[in-house]
Amino acid sequence: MDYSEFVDVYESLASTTKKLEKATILALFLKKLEKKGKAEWVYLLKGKVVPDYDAREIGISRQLAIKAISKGFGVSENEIVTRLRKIGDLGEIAEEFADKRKQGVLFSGKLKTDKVFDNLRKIMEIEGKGAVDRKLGLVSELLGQATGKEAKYIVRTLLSDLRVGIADGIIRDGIAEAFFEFGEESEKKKEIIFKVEEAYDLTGDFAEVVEAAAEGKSALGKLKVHPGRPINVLLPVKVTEIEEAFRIVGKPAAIEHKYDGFRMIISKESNGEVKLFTRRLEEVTKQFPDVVSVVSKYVKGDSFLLDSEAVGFDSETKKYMPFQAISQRIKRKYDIEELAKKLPIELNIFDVLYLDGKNLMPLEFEKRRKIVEKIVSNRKLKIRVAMQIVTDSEKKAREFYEEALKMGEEGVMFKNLKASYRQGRRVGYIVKMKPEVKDLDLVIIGAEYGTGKRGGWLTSYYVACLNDGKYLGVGKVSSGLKEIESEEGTTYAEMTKILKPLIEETKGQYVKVKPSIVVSVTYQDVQKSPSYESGFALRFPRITAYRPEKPVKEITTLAEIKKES
DNA sequence: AATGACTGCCC
DNA sequence: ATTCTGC
DNA sequence: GCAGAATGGGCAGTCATT
Repeated sequence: MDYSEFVDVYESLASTTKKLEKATILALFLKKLEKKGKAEWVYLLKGKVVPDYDAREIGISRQLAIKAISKGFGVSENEIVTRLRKIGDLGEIAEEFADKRKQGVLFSGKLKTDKVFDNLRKIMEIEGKGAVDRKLGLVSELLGQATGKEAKYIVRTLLSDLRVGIADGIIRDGIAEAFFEFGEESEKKKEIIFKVEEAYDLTGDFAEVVEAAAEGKSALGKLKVHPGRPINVLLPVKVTEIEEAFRIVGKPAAIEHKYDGFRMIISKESNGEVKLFTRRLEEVTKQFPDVVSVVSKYVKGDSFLLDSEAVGFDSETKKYMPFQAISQRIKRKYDIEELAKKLPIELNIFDVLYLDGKNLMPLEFEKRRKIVEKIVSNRKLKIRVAMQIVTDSEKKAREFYEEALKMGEEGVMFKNLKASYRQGRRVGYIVKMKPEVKDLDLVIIGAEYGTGKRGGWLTSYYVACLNDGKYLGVGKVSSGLKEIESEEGTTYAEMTKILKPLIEETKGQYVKVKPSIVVSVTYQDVQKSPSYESGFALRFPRITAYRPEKPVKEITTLAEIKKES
């Protein structure tokens, strides 16, 4: 198949914002892929070449893509960076340069999807000395044979950023529409979409789902969890009020502490092998030998899948440590045992999805919880069933919340007692609630140009506090302003207009600006920072207001920030 | 051998 | 992680 | 209410450069 066929699909997906239209476009194309025996190419529709659970990576992102474009089209990196400031899309830049190329240079013969897919897969295998050059070689080979539009999507695929407005949900709908008939019947449609979703949840692999769906309903229904392969996890929605939390999950609800650790999916196969995965399905078994042995010892069951939060603590003081500390262990390949001793893990198990050959996900949460309590033996600072209350009282909920905060937890999670486990979806079965923090007033000292739909605007702002008449950086903030003009709030376009006359220096995507624009910034925590002059940075910063009336000399001081850390 | 640029992935 | 936006 | 896109700090690993 010509790669241009993929490009046509990408372009038509991008040309509409309507989800139903996108699903129909996908449906037609998926049928074609399946007929050709190329179900695997469904990954390309997500801007990838392997399924999510596959740990291999391409290892090319913005900087190396700039080099690849430069090499592929013989233009200077500087020229590319300049264009990037204006249009914010390396894919489109590659397209421009490909189109400008003299006609005779174009490879005679069409670029095949096989070639694109294979080269990208090959890139994932390259490592060692000279790896970067060899990777770039494979990319520029592709770009050399590509038309403008093809180059655009090759580059976007490299960046895993297709930006055509599809992700798992719409691919799921596309598969349903491609291989099943449901006409105008919305109930039937819902049922089939649910079946496809279930199949994807269990396998984590759209190629497998496409093949099964093509065979029919019964093949789809036969797909199962692959032992030792992780599955997508249920995600929470966010609220700020207890009343709202209850409204979403119903009464009574289960309420649990929200720990400042990281999500860990635990799998045990019937051969006794324990494997650990993160929320994004990366395997971390090697990184946490301590967890493997705790799970083997203190969880009953021949085979299972558990959902948990791993929290780090200091082995000497026994005090819980913030996420920043535990994150040292997640990607570690060396000195694993030392770190395991210094920064051990306490596992908080809060759900079970699979046990001894049985899929428990359709079961009600309160029943799954009972099973967790049955199979997990609590061991102090090693493993425990997540602390929980069940209540319909707002007063009790508030007390539990306050208590969690007092203990240094991030907040609480509200859970619908009757809900099944819907993987990978942010549906209203789980709600998280965290406290709001007082805003800081900070001055903008620099900015960066945005990409994609924010292309051409200055959309990230370096902000600083005041110390002895000097401005010290405390981080970068981007969320919070509006993309579209409306009654309320400042837009990125307006902020860009305000900042442009203040630019003192431009370097790549970065501009230095005269410190005079003040914004209010909220955040979750102040943390120690190795990368900002103030020595501190904000965790989860976002802008709450542009403060034109605020004098620069009255912004938040370093001393005030220190107090919050 | 040390440092820095870059990437990917936790939150 | 948070936020904004379109369906 | 949900999904998709664009963005934050900071960590370890890899590779290139000094």
